[in-house]
Amino acid sequence: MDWLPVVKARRAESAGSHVEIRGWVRTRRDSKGGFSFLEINDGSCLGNLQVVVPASLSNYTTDVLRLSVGASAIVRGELKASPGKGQSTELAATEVVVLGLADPATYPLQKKGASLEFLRTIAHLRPRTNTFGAVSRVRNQVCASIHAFFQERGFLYVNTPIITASDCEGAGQMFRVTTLDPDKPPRLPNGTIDHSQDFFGKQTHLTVSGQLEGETLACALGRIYTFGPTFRAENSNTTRHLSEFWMVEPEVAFFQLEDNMDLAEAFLRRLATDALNNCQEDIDFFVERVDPHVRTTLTALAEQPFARISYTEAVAKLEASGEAFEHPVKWGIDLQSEHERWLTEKHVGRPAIVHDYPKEIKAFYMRLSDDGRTVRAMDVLAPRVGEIIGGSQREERLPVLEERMRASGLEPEAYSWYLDLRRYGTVPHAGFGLGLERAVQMITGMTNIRDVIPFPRAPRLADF
RNA sequence: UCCCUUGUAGCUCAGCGGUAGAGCAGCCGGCUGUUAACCGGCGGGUCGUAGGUUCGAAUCCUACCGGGGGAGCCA
Repeated sequence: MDWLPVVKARRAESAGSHVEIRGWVRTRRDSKGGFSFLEINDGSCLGNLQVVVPASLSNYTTDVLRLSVGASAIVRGELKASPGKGQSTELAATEVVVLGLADPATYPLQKKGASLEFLRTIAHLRPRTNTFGAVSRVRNQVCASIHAFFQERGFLYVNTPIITASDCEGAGQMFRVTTLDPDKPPRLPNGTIDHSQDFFGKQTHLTVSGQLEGETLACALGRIYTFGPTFRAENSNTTRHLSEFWMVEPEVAFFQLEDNMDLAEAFLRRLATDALNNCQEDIDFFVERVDPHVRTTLTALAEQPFARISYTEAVAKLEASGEAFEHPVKWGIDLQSEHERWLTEKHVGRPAIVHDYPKEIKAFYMRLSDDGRTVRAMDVLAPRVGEIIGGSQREERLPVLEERMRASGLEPEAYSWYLDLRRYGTVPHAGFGLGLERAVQMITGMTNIRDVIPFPRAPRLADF
């Protein structure tokens, strides 16, 4: 007798086979007509398998009638075409083995929906809900698509370090990594902490980006991508920030900004297309329960070209919009959330790539344009989610890069290995970073980023 | 970190100055090829915590703690 996942057992063509199902009870409905209905879910799909259990089973009263939401069981029997509505097959049980009961008086999940806020407090049981199951399957699809997309294009998957000694990677606050005793760290004569006695003999942190290391690999292997955990110690309390998140960072030698934009657009389009094709049932669920526009948005993402607009044009459009923005628009300012939202949601109504930003508001490594005022940066803005990709063509000219570092208050000496890439065989290159969780938000319509990762890490939040 | 908002039964919420409520869940009974099943009954709360105002506080005020939303930072 084959152990069949529910996703296969639910297909009409499986009717007639004798199978075994292993999973968790979602509901039980008793009929005095001499049987009970169980719905079993095993995570293989959103839908449950309806099991018809006859009261004639020897353990019907002792075991089956004690099954409640959350209990685990193995059921064997014959799959039949279902006469009822809502499913094409059902399992006529000949044997039910209870593995673990779930006391309904204390089990926190029930048939009726719980709020996302409450589910966050029970992150260990949250995967058993429809919503989180659907999110998990879509997240898995997105990860699979990421690898497929880059592998098909000849990109090498490379791994950059999680613990880094780069003192300042330029992207905000970092988490310190140390084995020193915080109560009595070794000190130098002048009273400051002696980091030479720390585990790595120097100060180290969790990475905020694999980009700089990624560039070294791209400047040898051509096209690479990293995909791993990333850490930001910013005190951000929003629906789109995490302290620990997953980031995809492709980096390509001989690419210019236009190539980079083409890549980013094809990449996001692929994520949308694969989700639409391979997660239909889950997307249906999001349309019904989370955001009725999810499918429309995804289809537009998959089919329509993104709008491309330079920062300078964007500012002109914003100034001419007649909107009363809380933060006034002026060339040189960083675009605020309200501006990005107006651009994507009202002005173009789809994802937009804003490119060529003023150098003052962007990082030192972005390539300076001939105008001397802007750098070859790009942000991909998605409706609702905001910035989903940030990237640039990198500054490959040594003197220009050194000058930009000094202007940013950085010591070029501290980045000697990074500068070596420009010193020896420099090439133009470009890359970007995609926040995995933001991509999953965009695809599922989930509004809070803490609901698209199993165990969210955020300020004051490191439970489980 | 700032602004707004919120904390009442296991869950979702109502009550907003006069003796704590509903739906769901749970327990008991009934009914049923059911599918967020249905019908009847029962149990269940130091109203986030600590102060204050008042004859009287879940309700008004203050502080603290937790949740949510928005802003900044960014992916």
